[in-house]
Amino acid sequence: MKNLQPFKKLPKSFYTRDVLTVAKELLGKVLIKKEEGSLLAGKIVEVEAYDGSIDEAAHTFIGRTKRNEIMFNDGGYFYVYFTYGAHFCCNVVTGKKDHGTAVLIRAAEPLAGIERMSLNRFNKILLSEKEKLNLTSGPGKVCEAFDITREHYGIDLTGDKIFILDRPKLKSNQIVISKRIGIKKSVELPWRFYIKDNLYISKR
DNA sequence: CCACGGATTGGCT
DNA sequence: GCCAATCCGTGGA
Repeated sequence: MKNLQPFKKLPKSFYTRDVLTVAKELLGKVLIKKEEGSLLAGKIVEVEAYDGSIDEAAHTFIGRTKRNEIMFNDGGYFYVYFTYGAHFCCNVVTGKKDHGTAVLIRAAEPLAGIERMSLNRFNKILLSEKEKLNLTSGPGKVCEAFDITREHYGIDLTGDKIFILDRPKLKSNQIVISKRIGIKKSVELPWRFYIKDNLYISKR
């Protein structure tokens, strides 16, 4: 396990900025989930931005509902939703209060708690090389590996249960920009960002 | 109340 | 590459 001690938790002020800025800067940062006796950690390698003010694919485009209300808070909260009758996806709320913006965490690279993640995903510890790369290479997979569910909806990311550690900002030539995946509206927006050549990005 | 479809995944052709 | 699984948020009657 890599030494995560030198890195500090991202502060509130990181999250309350513009959603596209936060999305790009989240690449390379480390998602942490702490439980009793265990710590799960994964480097964020792929994200997508959603902005309900101009983006028809955002859950907040239709206005405030019970499901999306956390996205209208100021930045620094966790938005978890359930989809396709099977999967959870997790987002980082960004911007100022009432903006309705968030960043979807689409893929991560496991750093710590890999046995726990393996059990959560495949109910076993010994994995083939293919299974290792399949641990967290998609938004539903990240949530399954980290055991992130509806109970984590609305968590404050400046708290001690789920948070993100700072890491040096990536050079722009390490970041690939593309259209978002799996949506039917506002498909042309180039709001997907991922780390060039990383093995854990969701292929497609 | 009912119908529709989704910010996905994994299995099969 | 295609498609079923499977729940629930959302909107219309």
